[in-house]
Amino acid sequence: MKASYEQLDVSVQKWLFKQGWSDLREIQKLAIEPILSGCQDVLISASTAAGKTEAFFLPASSAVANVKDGFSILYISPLKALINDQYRRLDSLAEMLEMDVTPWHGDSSQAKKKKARSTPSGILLITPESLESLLVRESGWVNSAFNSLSYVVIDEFHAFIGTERGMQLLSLLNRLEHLLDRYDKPIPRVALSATLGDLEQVPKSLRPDQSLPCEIITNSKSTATIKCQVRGFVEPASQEGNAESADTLVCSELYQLCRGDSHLVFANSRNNTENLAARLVEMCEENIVPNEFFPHHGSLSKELREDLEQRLQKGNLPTTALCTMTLELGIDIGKVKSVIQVNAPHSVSSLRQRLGRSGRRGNPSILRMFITEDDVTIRSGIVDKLRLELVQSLAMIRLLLDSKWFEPADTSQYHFSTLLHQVLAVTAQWGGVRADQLFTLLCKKGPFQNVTTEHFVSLLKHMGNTRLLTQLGSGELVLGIEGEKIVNHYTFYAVFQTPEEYRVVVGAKTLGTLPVDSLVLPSQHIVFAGRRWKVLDVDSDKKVINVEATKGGKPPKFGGSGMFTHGKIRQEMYKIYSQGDYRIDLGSQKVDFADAVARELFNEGAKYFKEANLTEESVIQSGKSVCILTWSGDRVANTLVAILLSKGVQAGSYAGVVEVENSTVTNVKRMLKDIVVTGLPTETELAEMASDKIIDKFDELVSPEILSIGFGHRVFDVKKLHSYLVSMF
DNA sequence: GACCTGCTGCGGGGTG
Repeated sequence: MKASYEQLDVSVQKWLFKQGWSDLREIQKLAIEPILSGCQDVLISASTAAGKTEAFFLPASSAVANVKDGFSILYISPLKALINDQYRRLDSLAEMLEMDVTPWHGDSSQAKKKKARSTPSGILLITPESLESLLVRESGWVNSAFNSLSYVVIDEFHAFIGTERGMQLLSLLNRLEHLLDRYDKPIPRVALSATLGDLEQVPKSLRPDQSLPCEIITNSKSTATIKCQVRGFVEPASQEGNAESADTLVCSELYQLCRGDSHLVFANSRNNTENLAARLVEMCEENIVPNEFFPHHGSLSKELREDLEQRLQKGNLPTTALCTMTLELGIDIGKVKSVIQVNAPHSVSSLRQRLGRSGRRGNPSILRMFITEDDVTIRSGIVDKLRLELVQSLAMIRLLLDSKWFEPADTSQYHFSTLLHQVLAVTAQWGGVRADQLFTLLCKKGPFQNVTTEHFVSLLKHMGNTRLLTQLGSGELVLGIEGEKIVNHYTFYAVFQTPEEYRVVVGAKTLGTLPVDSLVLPSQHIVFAGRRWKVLDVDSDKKVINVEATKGGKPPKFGGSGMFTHGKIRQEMYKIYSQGDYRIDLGSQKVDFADAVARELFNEGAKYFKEANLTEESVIQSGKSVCILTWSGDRVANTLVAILLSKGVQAGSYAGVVEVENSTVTNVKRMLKDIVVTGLPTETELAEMASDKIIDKFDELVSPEILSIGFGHRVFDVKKLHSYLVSMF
């Protein structure tokens, strides 16, 4: 590590020596110069456990080693848990450099905050929400405490891109640069991230106005081998006979496959996760062996989650976690033997993250997918006959392994809800502000660059009418009565929406929280934390559900609204059907990654595709209904359904297939032609007809006009539908 | 037909 090593501060070199590191990793060497230069942004993109954090902190702490007054490095994390991790990890390096490190979030100690308030110095580790509260409430102090700020570093940057929280974060950073008067000498931003879909696009997401150049650093070698298999399961049409239900087969496979080593099983929903865990725990009990199966998801208490995380990280006991995306993120749990995905995943990018959790040193990453299809009967619809879930899974694996494609972040949205939040936050921070100043700060210089002056005027006027803002005689805007109420409540600082949650309690012990959007009644049975419980009573004032242990029971309904399947996946499915082959080309060979049942299921689906002539035809009769297969993303299907509904036609969509009830192919084709001839409505017009457009936290405060614009852009895609319809005729 | 994340200031009670 000659040359690069010597550019680091002597104390940092000492620290490296003390760690016994023989050499720096590739990305760590590559990051030294661009970070030391202090005049450019840097994107460090590498997989988990590749040493990204050190790649930033070694050169950055070198550069500020002699700065004592004020914070020099601002580290921003999406998770409190990650801040606590980093605080521990930075301990010895900071000690060597005699540098302060302050963890600052809702649960961190008041004493540490108090000390940092009086003598700000070194590294500040913070969440976007806590940074927001500092700007709104103590901007004067922020101005002096950050006066010598040299770096902003954002951990898990991929978790922010294209989200409400990401827009808030970018706005916060812009407001900070504005407050510190650093527009002509911007503070370098460093983003640490898992590998991202379209790296070239990321710098624009890191600094929308591109006032600093951005260097991209990735680890080039990815020689890890991957083993992958799709297993099919068939749910029998009737419970009679000897056929075992698919769930039973899935569970016994999991039991045999997982016992004795550590694995992660992703089952998409908390509900599924709980059900699988409950059955596997019971199987251990029946066989009188120690339990190795545990659930892990966001509704479980911190204690239960941490116990499991520690058990996985220690690695001395075989442990299988039945989990949701909580174990997809950066939490340090070490690598597992294999990853099993039960049912089709929701996106290729999350499949990729999950796969990255397996692959121990010197061993391949192993991914298995368990896909269940219903036995086809006379009553089966086209979705079953085509084996759509299985083929979607095959397509996703091909895209991931063969095309190396995964969904890019969507940066085209307006985010009006978060824009409204930022208008309130800036008004509170400044006390009074002119409309043109707000527009410049948030939209022209800030991250809301898709928003026009017309949108902004509509938003502000409505905020005035609803008393969120008040205009003074001077023209300045200040918070109105309603605005004060919102800003002064502690829930103001987060920009994302959360459902109401009940605590599930047994005796004196809290098992976790359950988001309640379906009724939970006394004596009802629920599955939670991998066990079955009977509800004793529900206290709606204290938001507590008291339960006792029991056998048997029906699972609770967990809430949530869906996301969209990308059009690229549907196109890959069409390709697979058309070719009648899903295998991956490897040189002159074709690699089959399906087991016998999955292969048989695929053949059934491909046969149906061929018989129905779906290569040529995309509108077909299915019983009394007509199905339209556009082989495009869910936005296109949504658009078509909305248009049909507006014409009084009964229509719906499932898995990208639009179904028109009680009709004929001739009829539907005539309707589709009519739609093209008379012209398609705009996305906004379609949105205006939708009854419920409230998705994000502050949507209900946004003016109806721009709410429709934002909703329409998010949910519909008229242009793609148009090109599909035109291609038909 | 899904998942995840975060926030204040203050008062009361317990512990060292």
